[in-house]
Amino acid sequence: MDDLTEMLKGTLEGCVLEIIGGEETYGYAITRRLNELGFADVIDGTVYTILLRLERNGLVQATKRPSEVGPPRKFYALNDAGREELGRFWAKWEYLSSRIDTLKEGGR
Amino acid sequence: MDDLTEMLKGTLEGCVLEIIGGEETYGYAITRRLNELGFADVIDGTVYTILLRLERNGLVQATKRPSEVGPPRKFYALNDAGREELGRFWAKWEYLSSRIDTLKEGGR
DNA sequence: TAGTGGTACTCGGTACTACGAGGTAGTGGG
DNA sequence: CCCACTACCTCGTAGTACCGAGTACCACTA
Repeated sequence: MDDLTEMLKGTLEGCVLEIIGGEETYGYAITRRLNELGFADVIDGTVYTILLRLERNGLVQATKRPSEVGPPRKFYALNDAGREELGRFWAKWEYLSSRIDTLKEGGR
Repeated sequence: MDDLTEMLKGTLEGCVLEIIGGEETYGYAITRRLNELGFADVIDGTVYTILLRLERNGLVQATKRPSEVGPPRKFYALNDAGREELGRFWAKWEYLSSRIDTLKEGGR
């Protein structure tokens, strides 16, 4: 697939929120998950940037826990604000994708 | 609807291409069309920057024609490169939206 | 014991895009 | 004459994903 970079703007953060909402997890695993899901070119640096932003904006709670196979992991969980933001994200996505599909179908 | 600015990045240009592909038209009318279609907060300045970019990148051909109700209009039509780019845009959109929907459905 | 590969996070800088605010101009009505 | 509507352009800003480099911990092997 071509470069999706620009199209991912504004949606990738929501995807990360959704993944965290599914289960408490950490950056490295989130990157792997995204790659599996078809976001093949998303790299770890991007994910960590998003995670720090989410933390700074008070949408997640982070907890550092030791790992048996490497350095400690920083686990993230959604808080109430994060769940609200996730809801807003999906509402925006629904809205946008319906508009785009309308346009594609001939836009009446 | 909340602010869609970030989510529009990478898709708005494709929407403009699609509109031009439907019929030869001009900036002011494209802005109105987008607003009607639900992209309510898109302003003319944004559309003009996109149109100039499309022209610079050789995806459209522009023709200035006089108007009877105001200043001359700059009409845009897709060329071959523009039609190819439009095809790539829809392919990317299909890809992205299917991935996002997969994630939303529980992401297996 | 030194090296390699996989795991895990952070930071500084870059490129691209949409937006905001302002300016220029033509037409016609009160 | 002033104002509204039409129509286009421009400069600066903010936000986001990406890139590159750095740091560090662990396990395995030569």
